[in-house]
Amino acid sequence: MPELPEVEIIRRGLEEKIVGLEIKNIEVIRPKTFQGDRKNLWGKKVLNVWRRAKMLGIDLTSDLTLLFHLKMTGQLIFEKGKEKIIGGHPTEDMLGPMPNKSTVVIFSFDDGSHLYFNDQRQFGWVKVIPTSRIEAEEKKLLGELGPEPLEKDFTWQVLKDNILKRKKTPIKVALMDQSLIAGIGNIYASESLFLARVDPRRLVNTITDGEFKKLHQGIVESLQTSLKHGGSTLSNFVDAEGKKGYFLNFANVYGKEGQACRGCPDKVVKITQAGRGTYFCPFCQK
DNA sequence: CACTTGACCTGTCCGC
DNA sequence: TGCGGACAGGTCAAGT
Repeated sequence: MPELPEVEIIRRGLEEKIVGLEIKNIEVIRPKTFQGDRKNLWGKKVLNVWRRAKMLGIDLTSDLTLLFHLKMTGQLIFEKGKEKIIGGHPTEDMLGPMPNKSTVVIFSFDDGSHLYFNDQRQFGWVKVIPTSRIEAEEKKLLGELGPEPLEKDFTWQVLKDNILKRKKTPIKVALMDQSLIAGIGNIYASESLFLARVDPRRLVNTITDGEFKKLHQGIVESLQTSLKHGGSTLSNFVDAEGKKGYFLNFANVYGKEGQACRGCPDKVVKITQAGRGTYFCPFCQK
């Protein structure tokens, strides 16, 4: 799915476009995706758009919040006339006419605009929850979540303390554990470990303080670099002047199996950890 | 308890 | 061209 930067890009785009709009109707194409009573949403206005970990929340009037998780292949596409704001799993057809065959829910607003929730693999969901309960029941409603890595309180010591809640887990697997740090997925786990020059197979209890400091920098740097370039997906696509998210062009190791490493003459290697692909340079990352 | 694997789904790509 | 299998930016539940 979209990881932290991609969801954040979507959040920013939506915030700019849908705050103040009134929901006219919701068309649920795939019932399993939508949890709640859509009739409760008729006539409600959008108050704000927020993100926590990889989840996106749209607060509405009447103490209602739409909570989204895009999982692996979710896309949110806002369309008003010729204008499009796009984000999520990158596919060519997201540039084409909406809805398409992967559209699972359609939100219609009072000004004639639409928000399309597309999801090829259909793992994603959106649920209606009471806004007022989110703070008190975050664990129950959003799940156990570690700190936001781009917030000020995320220091290298916090990273270390949280990672060390695990004992014999490979560092790459721990980085993707949302209860330890929120928002890092398969791309940014590999990328931040490369920036820190740490081997993804290292067990968490072997990482030194110096390495935790570099890893902290690597996490922040990889996420911010991606945000700067619009995420690793399409974003802010307006009419025919499409602007893609180019992050993967800047990636050092992710998806670069067999290609030359940027830091040495060696080649990037791909291995499997906890069922997921991990990319790294065995020479640079010790 | 801590960690790994399978399941949820559809689509695409790669080798035979 | 067809087909099988592996794999895909995530997260649960079940299994070891």
